[in-house]
Amino acid sequence: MRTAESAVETIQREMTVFARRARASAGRMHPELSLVSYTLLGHLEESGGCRATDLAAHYALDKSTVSRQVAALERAGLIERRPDPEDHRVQELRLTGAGQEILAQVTRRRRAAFRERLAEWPEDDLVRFAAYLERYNAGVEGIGPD
Amino acid sequence: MRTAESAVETIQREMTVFARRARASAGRMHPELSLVSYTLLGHLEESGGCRATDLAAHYALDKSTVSRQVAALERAGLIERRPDPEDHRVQELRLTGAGQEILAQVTRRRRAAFRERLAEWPEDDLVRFAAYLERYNAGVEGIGPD
DNA sequence: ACATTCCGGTTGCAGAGTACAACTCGCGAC
DNA sequence: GTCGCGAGTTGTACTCTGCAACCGGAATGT
Repeated sequence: MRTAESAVETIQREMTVFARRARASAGRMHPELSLVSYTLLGHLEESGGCRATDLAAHYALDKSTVSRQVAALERAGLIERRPDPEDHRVQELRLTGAGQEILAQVTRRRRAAFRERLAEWPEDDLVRFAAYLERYNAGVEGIGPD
Repeated sequence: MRTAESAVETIQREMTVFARRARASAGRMHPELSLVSYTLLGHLEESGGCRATDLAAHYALDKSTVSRQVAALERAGLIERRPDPEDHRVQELRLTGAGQEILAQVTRRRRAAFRERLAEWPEDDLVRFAAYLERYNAGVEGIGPD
């Protein structure tokens, strides 16, 4: 099936291009929040608070990396840790008000960039594209596991 | 237009997830070739040889970064430089045989991962997804300029 | 023809992100 | 109580990256 083959090829290539660009443009678009910090904050917002280990597992990062990122975010006042009264080993991480603020602001900026980029797209295409991406990322493992 | 709004939202979110995952999975899938090295080699193959400055411009990297990457790739024997007889400032970069070899090998591995991930997709969807991605990346600037 | 400016590339420096390994401390099982 | 395990931190080292300063060749203007 020639068409499917080359479509897969194209998908691979274009996803790779996008991934390679993303970090640089994130740096330019919101220097105050790296791509990783942004996704960590985002995860905290979604989950409403979780442990550092959860973040590490979820993002396939070493726990030391997460520990340092978390320390930086705390230093910046964007998150806070509260020790778990049950188990003194764990600490729950939560967004602070400032963290929610920054996150919302960066999200707005990113959203604006995406919206502009997609401005000319017919609604049908947007919906389908979104569905494809969700479906792709929902795949368990492969090019980019969680 | 509610649907389009939320579609854009989803696209932003999913593209971000993908981008964040890409590095880690690239490292796991082919430790011998970072994502950037891979795309640089890929570009050299596509273009059939180009200058370091072209790479820098194309990938929005600083020329010093490219210079170092190129040096490393040359040290590894994957590319070679040949001074331009016309202009002694420039040097054309070309894949060596070993470079083509490695590139092909990594591409095979990546392709297999993508293919597996997309195995269940109907051909129509693959084709449309590929087209959307191309269209997205073709946009001049925005979330991830070239 | 010479000076100035431009351009491709390299190098020094600094900072972020990351992993691995060794460590501390608290929890739970035996 | 001791032992192993899990959460998190810290030391170390390496890569990637950008900025700024620089070198040398090319192009341009006077």
